[in-house]
Amino acid sequence: MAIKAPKGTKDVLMGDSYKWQYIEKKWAEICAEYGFKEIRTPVFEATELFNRGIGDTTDVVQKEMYTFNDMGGRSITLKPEGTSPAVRSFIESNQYAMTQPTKVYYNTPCFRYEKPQAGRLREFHQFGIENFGTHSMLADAEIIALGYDFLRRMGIDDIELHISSVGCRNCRPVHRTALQDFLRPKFDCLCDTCKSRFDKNPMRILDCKSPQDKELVKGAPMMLDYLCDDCRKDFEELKSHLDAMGISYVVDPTIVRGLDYYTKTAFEFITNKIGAQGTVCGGGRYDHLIEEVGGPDIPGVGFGLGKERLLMMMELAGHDFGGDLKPQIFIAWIGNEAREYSVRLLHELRQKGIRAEMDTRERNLKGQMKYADKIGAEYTVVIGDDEVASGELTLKKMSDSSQTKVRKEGLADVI
RNA sequence: UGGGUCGUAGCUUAAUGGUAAAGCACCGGAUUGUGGCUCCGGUCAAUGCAGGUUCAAGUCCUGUCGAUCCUCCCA
Repeated sequence: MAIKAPKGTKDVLMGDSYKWQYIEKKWAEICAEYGFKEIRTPVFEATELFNRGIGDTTDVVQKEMYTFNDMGGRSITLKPEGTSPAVRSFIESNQYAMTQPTKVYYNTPCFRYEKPQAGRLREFHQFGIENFGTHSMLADAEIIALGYDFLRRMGIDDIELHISSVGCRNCRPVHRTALQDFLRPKFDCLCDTCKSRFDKNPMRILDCKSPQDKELVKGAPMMLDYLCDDCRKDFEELKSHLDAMGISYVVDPTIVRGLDYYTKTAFEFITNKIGAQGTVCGGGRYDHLIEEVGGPDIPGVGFGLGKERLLMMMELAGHDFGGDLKPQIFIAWIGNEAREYSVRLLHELRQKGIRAEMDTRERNLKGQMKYADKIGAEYTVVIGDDEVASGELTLKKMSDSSQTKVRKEGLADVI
């Protein structure tokens, strides 16, 4: 029996890897332009980090983490998201003692044990940025702007930015109580999942897909109407910053982050083009996460962006990824002497930085030419006894079959 | 956590319950040292796996595994 890749994982094959390289390069570029520096953190962390950071009542922590004990008896978890590890690193390296804010970006695999479907894998890949060290909405706006700009540069314009505020420690409990009071009389009519959400996360009920629940929820108190003065002021400021940059958005009170650490700003870039998993990029502010994980009382804001979903969008839009580089020259040979000569020539050209190729399957000449055509070689040269003796080579341009004579020594210059 | 769809050659797809086909790809030849186009030839499957119904199963039934999509959750 052949062994298959584990459920929910995907190989990036030769026909696609250049697309990944393309977006990774562009991602690093835009982050540098916006003043973010890369951090790389381990693929696994102490389980405790996520229990405390993401929140141990969340779905992610309760049923989606790849957790195991290592041979030293430590509980280890493959990172299910990028923010908590970035925060851990920020604290551990005492970065908060340096000039603030700290602006970082990352590019990392993440792991969640879920049922795979379109745009949802067990191992998926995220770009992300974080800004640690400021309460100002300028930071939130900057992060959203980077996401917006990046998506546009990747050729994606049919995507909506949804923004909201999930409030803070002061106003969220007030809204929560109001919402529960509103729903309590209708509790028995709610769907089963919403019943279970009533205590745990009543805000989620507002987002229920069930038609009956949608009806029941009409007129329910919305978080946005319960924001305290500070949160309201911040939300207004954020919108004004976005307006200033000409970034259009939809205020969407139903967007609710599934990770506990969010406060105030919550946003998603949403599409309906790539299946049910429409959130290509999502994030927000987390004013207490750093403290929660054992660091100082420093706020942060950031987002995660799904690379697989991004790629789906780009492919749909027919984005030009450039493609792999083709060989500049293919060296075909006839006879043993010419073979050694060709090996030498091949190596010399490569040492000069020329993309030179040669058949490694001992094909006959016709086969070698066919192969040269298949791999898209720009030029070919055939080495036989005559060429070995004279050093006079015939260079053939594959696109129009034109031929030019060239000395072996001058070959690199012609290509 | 539920639910839908689909598993035939390396790939894409055929086959009213009756001998498992074709195209692409790959290898060789026509054209002994020159690719693409054309023509000719060749290699490649016990139809995911296990049972069952039947004279006969790729086709019908049950189970199972895998893929995929939706619910859910999020990137």
